[in-house]
Amino acid sequence: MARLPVYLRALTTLSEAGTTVCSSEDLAAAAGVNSAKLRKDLSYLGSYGTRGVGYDVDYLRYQIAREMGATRDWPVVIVGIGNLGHALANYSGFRSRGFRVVALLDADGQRHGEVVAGVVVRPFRDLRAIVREHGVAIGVIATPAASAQDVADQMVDAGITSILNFAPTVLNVGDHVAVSKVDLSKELQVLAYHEQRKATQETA
Amino acid sequence: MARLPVYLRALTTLSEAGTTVCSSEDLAAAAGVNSAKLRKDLSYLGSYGTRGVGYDVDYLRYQIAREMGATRDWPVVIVGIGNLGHALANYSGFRSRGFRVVALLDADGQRHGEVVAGVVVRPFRDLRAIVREHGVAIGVIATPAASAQDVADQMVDAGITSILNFAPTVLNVGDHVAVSKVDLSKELQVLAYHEQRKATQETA
DNA sequence: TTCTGTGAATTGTTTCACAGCC
DNA sequence: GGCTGTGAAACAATTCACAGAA
Repeated sequence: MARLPVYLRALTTLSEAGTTVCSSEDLAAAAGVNSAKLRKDLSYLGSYGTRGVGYDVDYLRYQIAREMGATRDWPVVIVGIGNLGHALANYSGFRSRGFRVVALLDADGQRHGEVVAGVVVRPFRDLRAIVREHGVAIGVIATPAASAQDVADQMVDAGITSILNFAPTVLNVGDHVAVSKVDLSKELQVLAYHEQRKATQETA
Repeated sequence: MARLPVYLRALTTLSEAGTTVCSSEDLAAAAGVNSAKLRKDLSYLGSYGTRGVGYDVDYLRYQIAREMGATRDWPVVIVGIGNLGHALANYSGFRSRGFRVVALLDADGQRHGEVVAGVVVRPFRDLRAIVREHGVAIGVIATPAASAQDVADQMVDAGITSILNFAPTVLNVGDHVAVSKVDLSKELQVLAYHEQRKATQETA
């Protein structure tokens, strides 16, 4: 379920604030959802709350983390070390959530040897060896759109089964490969769409 | 509708490839959706296709762009010029989709005066003046979680009505303000979740 | 009494399937 | 004949509302 990460983050915030027990109402407010939805979501994982009391913050946090696979460490490779690749390599949210960047790859020889966030940039052709060595299952694509499909093909070929794509293209991969797409400007366009609607409605 | 930006991008790709007319099937494939869904989505905008023929690529592209407010220029401010702020300021996808970064703001005096992507970094307290001067309606938050709510409050106060939030917090704002949230690690966590499920199902 | 867990009702979205136009 | 536009059907998500445990 796509909301589990949100709940996990909300629980971490509550825990850091010293809260040990919370109601579905409290947690829902912290996560920005409706409390009934939260309870239904959590009920799919099992019965981790206590009626009349609420949820034990740390216990629930552990259960969600386990369900999500966040209790183990996931090695990740990032391909394409431009502006975005730099930002991703430096992004502390990955490390703190159990993702370890084991390699930065770029096809451009100019970048090889550069050290970003303590990791050296290596040639893209090393992909297969790195995947094998570290048992990498997840790859991140931060290249321009033109190279994204090729990178994806080679990732799949090297044995990667989950891809996070930041390039503005639809990737074609086999059914056994999971692809998530993050489009930095899409969200901005949706906001502009709403602004536009506001503007045209005022005029009407 | 959240899929319009995707259609717009697919149409641009088709147009650049020299395609002048396409069927709903073609466009759906390029956008990565089902053709019936695409037709239903487009029918909400009006009847821009021709039965038995298909859609005129450039004409449809213009109509979608108009509906989305992408035919005009949107001035945008980015607050928080860390790694992510740098990447966003340099991101060419904003400019090419009608967004113009009119100011980069940071509370940290160390960064003031630094030039990123041709724009100078200014103090956060200049926000109000900049919003007024350029008629900014959309703000981007790329600060740490701790300062995000404060930045959002001041944005709203300065007259901004749409916020794109990259900080890992739920923002509380009035109903008249639209907030979109992009969480870089959430998608990665969802992928890890799927990997986790694959792994546990194999064991079972 | 409080607050979870969950059937039932509601609301929204996606897909089907075909009438109607080119 | 081919393809759009769109009711109707199927499906999925959300919310309501309350029984039942602590």
